[in-house]
Amino acid sequence: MQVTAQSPHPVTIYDVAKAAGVAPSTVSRTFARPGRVNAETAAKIRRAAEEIGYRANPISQALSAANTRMLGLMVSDVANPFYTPMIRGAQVAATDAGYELLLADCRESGVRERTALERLVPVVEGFVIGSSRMPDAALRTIAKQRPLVVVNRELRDVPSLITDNLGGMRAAVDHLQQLGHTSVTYVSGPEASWADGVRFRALRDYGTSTGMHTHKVGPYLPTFEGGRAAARAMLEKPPTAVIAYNDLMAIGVMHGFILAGLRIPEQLSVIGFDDILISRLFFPTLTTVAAPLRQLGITAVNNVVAVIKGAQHGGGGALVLPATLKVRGSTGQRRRNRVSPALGTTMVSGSASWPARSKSSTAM
Amino acid sequence: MQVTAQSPHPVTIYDVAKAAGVAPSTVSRTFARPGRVNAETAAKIRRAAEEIGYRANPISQALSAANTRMLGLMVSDVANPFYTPMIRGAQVAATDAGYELLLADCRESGVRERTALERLVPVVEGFVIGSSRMPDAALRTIAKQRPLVVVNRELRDVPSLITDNLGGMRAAVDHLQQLGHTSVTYVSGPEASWADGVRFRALRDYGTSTGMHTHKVGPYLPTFEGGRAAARAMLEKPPTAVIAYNDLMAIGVMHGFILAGLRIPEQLSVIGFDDILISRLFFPTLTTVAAPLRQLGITAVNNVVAVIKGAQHGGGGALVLPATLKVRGSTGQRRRNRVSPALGTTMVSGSASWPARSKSSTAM
DNA sequence: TTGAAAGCGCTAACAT
DNA sequence: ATGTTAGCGCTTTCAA
Repeated sequence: MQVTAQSPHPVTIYDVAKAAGVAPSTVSRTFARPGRVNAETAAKIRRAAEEIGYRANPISQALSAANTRMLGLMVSDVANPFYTPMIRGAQVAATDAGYELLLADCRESGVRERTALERLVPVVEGFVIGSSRMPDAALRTIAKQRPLVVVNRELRDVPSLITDNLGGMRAAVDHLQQLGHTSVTYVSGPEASWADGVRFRALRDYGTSTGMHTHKVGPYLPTFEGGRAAARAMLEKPPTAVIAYNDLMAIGVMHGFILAGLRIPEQLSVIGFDDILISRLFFPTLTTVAAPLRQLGITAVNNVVAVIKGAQHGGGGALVLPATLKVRGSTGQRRRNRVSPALGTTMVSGSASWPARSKSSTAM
Repeated sequence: MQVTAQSPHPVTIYDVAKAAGVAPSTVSRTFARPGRVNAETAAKIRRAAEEIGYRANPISQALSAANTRMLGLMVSDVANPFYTPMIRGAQVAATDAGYELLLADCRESGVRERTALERLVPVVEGFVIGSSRMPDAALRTIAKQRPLVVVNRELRDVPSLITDNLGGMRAAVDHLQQLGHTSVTYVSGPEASWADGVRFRALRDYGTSTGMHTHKVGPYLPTFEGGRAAARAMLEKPPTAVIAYNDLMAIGVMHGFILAGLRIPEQLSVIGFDDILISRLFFPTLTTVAAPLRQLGITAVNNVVAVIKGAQHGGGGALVLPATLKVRGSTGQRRRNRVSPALGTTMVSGSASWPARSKSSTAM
């Protein structure tokens, strides 16, 4: 490991201009917009620049070039697989629009989110904020400075993109009721999450109107570990049905209960939100309210780009993308007679399986 | 979805000055040199700033003061869990040093990596490049513009940070030989990956000197899907031992072979590289050459910061962090008599398991 | 203590 | 094709 000496370069386009006997702007053009300058002149300038050791000062470039061709995407946790397709979608859309996408990760902290945003805002032309952990007012402030689209949050006067939490939750409750369930426990995620509040209220309200008893535990971290913690807390008196804030937590809940000897879906039905990739890889496969994650990223970016280009249409609430219930293996008929918690034994063809003692972390 | 009527405009010291009824320079002083301004005036200015949402523009500050307090981290794929701990480590180190970490993802493309880097150069004070897909010369160009640390690549005259691929590979080969293996197939990753070349050559050379027959297949994408593709290609004549470029591919290889009815480790031993989280969650658990991923991120950031602050020490090659072989469930004694490929049946207590027909993608 | 004004190095109209 | 002239947002003399 070594370092080359780095002395500051006091050599500017003015020095080069003088040395080459041209105007500073011509020097600038030579490097910034080749082709707009006579080949001979350019060669002369390059030679002079080379000779006196000219290097463009990027800071200055950035300051004057109002268009940085960069977009920012703030997520609350890059390691959360929920974001993976959304990031991909956003990247592709950004690239297509000729923008670079800068990723920032606030690690579930509203404070970090804010400082990061403040540093980043002047640098990018527009912003997409994943699942903000900041208060509405702070978001509005950002929106005043730069084109902004918020995802998973409805914010008046700021372009917002959400999924149909209400419809999704209703579909989940309907599904459980069809299976004979009469009560359900909601495992809640971060308090600062807008979606968490919306989902719980949707459940409570719809439960009330359909005769489904609802409970709530939490908040827990929106991670695999958070789900396991929730399972641990519920173990004393296990519910018969659980809806978790997101898939990661749902999988954690399943994991926790399975380790304790409960059988899913025989003794406990579990539903998640988002439909992240591993929901299909885990066994039992997870019933979940699927969100168009990739589309969320694409749409969000397309919208900031539109705003940057001057688009604007007043009125209207958030743009709502549809959510659909994917019924898989983690939900089943409610059993009246509770089976005594025995260790389940499963035959698996193919044979890959999760070891019962596996450790895990938020990085899943 | 809606857009604010007034196109967003970044608020500057001039806006604050107007709002507070003072001169711009006083506003500047208030933030840049507190104490040189009347306490009351300062309070008034801060209040006004708060109200209209003023934030200093790091670029402009940098033009005078030469620091944006931002660092760039380039990765080849944010969705690759290899990067997760490294990103975390880098973030923490950056925060500790008072820097903001900007993440960029080139999605395995050297071209995208280059454009992204070029756009980013004006904005950040230094760079860490994860596993570059660019040629050495391009990296050197970047290094000339900004302090740079490359990870997973040895680049003369540029601070480099690598893990002990050679030692790790040797440990892997020794392990296989102790288990009676006499030949091994290397499943290679991206051609543009420096580590891939180093790992294969280490295997080939050490194999030659220890009497281990070595083969190579690939290149494949360094993803779960890539590993499955490799398995498909090897299915005709399955090897008895496989070393994959990384864990994700190793898991994909296992997955592919297990689906085809092979038993691991009875019929096939598999070794990966990196020791990402899911290596411990998958069954069979993966034997792998572990890298200190988080430490990689921390060290890299600490080093760019040091360089930014003027540190420099000539000579010396890359800084090598140790790699250690973690022996787990995917490697076992070589069986002389090939068992006929029957569907394995596994008893799993606890009962979570991977379904045989699970779909998957690169996003793992 | 505060204001006016001159840059930092570069880019981008506009004019020639 | 090239030169002239304003800025970009901030810091920093230099006066007042």
